[in-house]
Amino acid sequence: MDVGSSLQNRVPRKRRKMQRVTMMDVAKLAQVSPSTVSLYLRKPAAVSPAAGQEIARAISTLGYVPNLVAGGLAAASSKVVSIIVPSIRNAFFAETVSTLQSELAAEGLQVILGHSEYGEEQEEALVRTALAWAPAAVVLTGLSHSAETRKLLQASGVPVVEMWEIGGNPIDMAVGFSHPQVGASAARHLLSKGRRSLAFLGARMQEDHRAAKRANGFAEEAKRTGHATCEVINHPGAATVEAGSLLLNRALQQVPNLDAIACSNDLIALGALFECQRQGLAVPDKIAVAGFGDLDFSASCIPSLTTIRPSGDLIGKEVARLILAGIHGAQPTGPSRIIDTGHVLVERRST
Amino acid sequence: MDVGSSLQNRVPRKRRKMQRVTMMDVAKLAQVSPSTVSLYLRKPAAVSPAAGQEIARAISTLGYVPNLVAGGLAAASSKVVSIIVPSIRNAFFAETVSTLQSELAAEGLQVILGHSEYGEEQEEALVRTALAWAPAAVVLTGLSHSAETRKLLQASGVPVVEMWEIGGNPIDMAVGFSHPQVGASAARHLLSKGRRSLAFLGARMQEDHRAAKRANGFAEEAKRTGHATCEVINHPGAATVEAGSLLLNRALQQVPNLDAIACSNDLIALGALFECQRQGLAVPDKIAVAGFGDLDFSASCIPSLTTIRPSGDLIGKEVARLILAGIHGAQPTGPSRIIDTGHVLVERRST
DNA sequence: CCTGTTGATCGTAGCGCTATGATAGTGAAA
DNA sequence: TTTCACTATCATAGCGCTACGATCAACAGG
Repeated sequence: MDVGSSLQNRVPRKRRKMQRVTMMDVAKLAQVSPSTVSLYLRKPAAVSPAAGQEIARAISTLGYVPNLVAGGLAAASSKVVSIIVPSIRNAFFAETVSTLQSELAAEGLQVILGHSEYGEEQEEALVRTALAWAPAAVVLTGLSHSAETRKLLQASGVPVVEMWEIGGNPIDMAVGFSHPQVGASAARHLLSKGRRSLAFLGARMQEDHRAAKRANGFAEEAKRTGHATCEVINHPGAATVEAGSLLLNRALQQVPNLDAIACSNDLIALGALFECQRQGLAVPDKIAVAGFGDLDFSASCIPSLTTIRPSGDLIGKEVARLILAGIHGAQPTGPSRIIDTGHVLVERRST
Repeated sequence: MDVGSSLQNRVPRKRRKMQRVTMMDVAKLAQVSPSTVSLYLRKPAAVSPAAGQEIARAISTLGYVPNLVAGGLAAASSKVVSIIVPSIRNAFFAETVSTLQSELAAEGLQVILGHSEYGEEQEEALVRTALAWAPAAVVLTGLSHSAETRKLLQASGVPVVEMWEIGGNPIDMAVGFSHPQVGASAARHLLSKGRRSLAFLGARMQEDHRAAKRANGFAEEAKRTGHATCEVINHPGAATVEAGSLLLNRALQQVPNLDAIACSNDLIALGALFECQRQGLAVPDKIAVAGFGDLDFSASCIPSLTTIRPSGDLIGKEVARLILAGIHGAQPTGPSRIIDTGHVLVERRST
């Protein structure tokens, strides 16, 4: 043997001997090989009923919980979907994430959540760590991303779904609606009510590209018709009720004879509504108010709010559908990779 | 070619030869061993500056992204924290999850999100899959869980934080406030304003134990003082503005001379406020309205809403602090494992 | 010159599972 | 009988990384 450094004697230095129940334990108890247990867990139909019963019994008596980390490593793709939204505090995204989570959980997929806070660098960092999980899919919000983000995702080969916006060039798949069209719908509605001095009230539009696109669509449609004026007013902070009050006041200052406003968010519209009430401006007689989002309170406030419903639920469902279809083999190509969930204008008392 | 069983020739059947960049590739390029790269990634200070620079250069030229799945398997604990809330659509939890996610992300931890929808069985299933990820910690909402859930968590040895409620017996750690005390605060406030015919309007209290506890605290405080009546009214559906309108009407029917209401949620309070306005009931002259949550609109509505602020932000921060302290070694024991974030009554115009 | 100490680096055995063939076992077709 | 096709089961090589202990170089103290 080896003289000199005589300590070659390999002590099998065991690491923390976790007493975790493994698939091996289940296999032993069920008198089958680990492979069969694994197979049973993945495709129960592929093992004989007898063996299946034994395995099921063993699993329950041992209280076995499969280790998804190990599974993910071996399978080179883990059962997680990474979702990146600007902010979960935003009711729009909360709705979509909620639906998406439920749909994916039903298929055994976990959701990893990240917030970009409307920052492309933050988003890039999130995408980077997301990819470190070898996820089954990555879901992003909107179509605007840093070049590096696009590169990372494309190179990874992971399915990508961009949601809440269509009308651009998606990395892979997209589910959403056209924001300029939403703006245009709002403008057409207000014009159809005979309004001519319009303002669009938005928040954080320097970062929130989708809100900015709604504003553009609104302004362009207003101008296209020729005989209306339109001012776009931005609040640099978040879209809140408070911001709505401030924005309404600024609109009243800047736009003579203001007779209609459209807001990038129902919260802003609600703030505007309150401010009108405070100032004794009759809605809709003096000023018509339209919102976006159809949030919880929009049908119940006074007056009830005309708004545009983007159906965050539907977006969540469709995103889930695309992801699951991809996992189950059927890879759609062509236009079916872009889904337009549309928008609905809900006319109520405020216009 | 293969005659008979002459094919014993062990072809090293390689699996999908993923061309993923691995730590090995980085090590080769940087002329160090994989161990050193791993060490550098985990504790940069432990490798020499020269080697560190080489490694950093190699990482960036190769565009290496560490595989967290492999890391999690090897380390027997992954860098994820599983958070289970009743619903992310609820602004309270959205706020906490948002803060928590940001705090944890800053330390390289990912957040896996699950929704129990106020169901104990659902929660149990979520906990089960959560544990399958060998998470660094599990965060639950409230102190009420199935016996099996408690058992699973206790057996796993994973740090557990229960949030948004204290006053019971936590599995491990808890961050939140006392809901009965919130109810009592609201009652005392209304009583101090001379109100004597009270009602508590809540939603989904058969499932939302915390709302039910606020209701109890309110009713008991009201009765304790002797000279006030109190009715608790429940809406079986979700807490929405719409529900607030319905509940107010039921309260008006059931409680003669109703002069004050407390709501389990600001959305309900807002609905009640709107309904009062519709019916021409002056707030606070005829009816005082108090809410819970201090949501976005509460300071801006008409009249501005007296409410109780639970500070979901603070809860998120404290939960993050506990988790990070646990990871960084310092295991607090005793009372420091239960943190009371308190509540603040914000008096405004509605009472 | 030896010993001990310290700091940096390395070699390698797993972590628990899945994917890939291989291997038995069965019956039908030739 | 032999051959082939098909099913059920198994053995085992990784997946990419971390943790453990070993190793090595440099240097101080005796």
